[in-house]
Amino acid sequence: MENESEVTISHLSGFIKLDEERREVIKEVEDLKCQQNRANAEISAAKKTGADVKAKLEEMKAISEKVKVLDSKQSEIEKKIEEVVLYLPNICHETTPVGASGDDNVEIRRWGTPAKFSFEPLSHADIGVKLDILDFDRAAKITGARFTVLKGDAARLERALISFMIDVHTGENGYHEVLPPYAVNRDSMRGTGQLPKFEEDLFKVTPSGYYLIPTAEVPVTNLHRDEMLNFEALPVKYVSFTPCFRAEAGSYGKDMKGLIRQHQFHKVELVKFTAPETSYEEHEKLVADAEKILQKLKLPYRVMALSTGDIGFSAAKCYDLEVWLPSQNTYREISSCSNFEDFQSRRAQIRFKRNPKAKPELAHTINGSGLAIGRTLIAIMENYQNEDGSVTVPEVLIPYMGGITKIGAFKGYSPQGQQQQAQAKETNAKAMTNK
RNA sequence: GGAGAGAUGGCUGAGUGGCCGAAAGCGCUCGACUCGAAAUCGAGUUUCCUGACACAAUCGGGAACCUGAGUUCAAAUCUCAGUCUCUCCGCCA
Repeated sequence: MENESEVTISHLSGFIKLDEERREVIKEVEDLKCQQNRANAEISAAKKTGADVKAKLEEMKAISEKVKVLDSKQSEIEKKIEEVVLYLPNICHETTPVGASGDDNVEIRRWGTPAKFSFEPLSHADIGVKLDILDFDRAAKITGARFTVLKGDAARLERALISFMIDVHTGENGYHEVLPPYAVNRDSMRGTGQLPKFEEDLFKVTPSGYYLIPTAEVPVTNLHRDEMLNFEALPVKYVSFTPCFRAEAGSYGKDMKGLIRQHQFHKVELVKFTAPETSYEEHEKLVADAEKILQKLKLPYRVMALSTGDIGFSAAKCYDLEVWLPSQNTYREISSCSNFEDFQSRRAQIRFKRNPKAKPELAHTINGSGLAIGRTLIAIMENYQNEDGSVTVPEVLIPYMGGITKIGAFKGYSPQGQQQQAQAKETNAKAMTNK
């Protein structure tokens, strides 16, 4: 944190100097261009009368040279300014708690009570392997670490969650569904703030140079990049299901087991474009919309306000929803809901006019997970697990699961009997501890 | 993958070196007419940067006709490169 703020301060002092330089150059070059424009009128008038313009042309040639030099000087300065500006984080809202790290996040509220188990609850990874519905080994074989194959009822539950969440947000919460491309260009990544600073977190696709989206926020927010929104239409509300791809650079060793931290996961995302005066109200509503999913699934959670030390680069204010995970005996992030104010809008030029004659204003953008699918799957597996190793299907999902009420073992082909292997491993482990 | 056509304001679309921020039409805003509306008539209608000003209003200057570079005293217009769109052929979920 300290290093980061030092960098920022040195950036800022340089920025002021650059800004002054830029204005000076502009004044100089525009005076010359003004002369050029006047001369243009003279020359074209003189040509009609047949007057001699040789001397004038010579004079203008010299000015033209000067203009060229100054023009390139100006664009050089502007490039430097852009570099500084693009690396500056957003300014936090006054209600964002001040702190140094995630330890300073403030709990806002809790919902639900964690269930007490009459047995030792397993982790979702253990449950998944036992039922042979989460296949980590084969995912590692076909791709690598941090990928997972979902099988049988896990795959179906994943699908059920996607449909369920979208249905709630479109049907009850008034969002409009969009399904965007999963790869975007550089301009889009810059618009929402992933680039240029977080290049190493992204998967880049060759040869196009496109980037795989780390969240639907990127394509959906950029839907209205360089656009003038209709004031009457605000707030514009979208819900979007997409896969998300994250390189997870610098997170080696963290959450290696299970589905918590993956290179590829699914997410249903909520995105809003609002007028500045209503953005905080709309932010609260968006959080409530995301919470509703957890409530319908009857999963205990808490709402955390992220401190200035933990909040993301682009956000002014951010709430995390954290769901209860029995195996970890703690709450883990399942949704992140941020108000970016005009940070993204400024980069992406997302504007609106209050009336046809009014000046354009920057919109505010807000988004949040509603929810991360993989982590919801985890929470269901862990919170709804039974002693016999099965998992009860939450009531609201039963229609989406073809009427089944319990998730059981994968009944498909499994040549090496992963389930048996897992059991063998477990008995061995027990035998070892008994000795 | 091969061949061709194109990219101009909110939209349609003219413009092939200066008099073009850009014709015309549509749309939109305001006004007249009308009891009201339609029709008609009149006026207006892009954005960004910069300067003057305490701010706003306003006024001055500059820039922008897909993007970038070049030719030229001067580029929407000419040259080169790129991006995107469309049509035809091939291939394909």
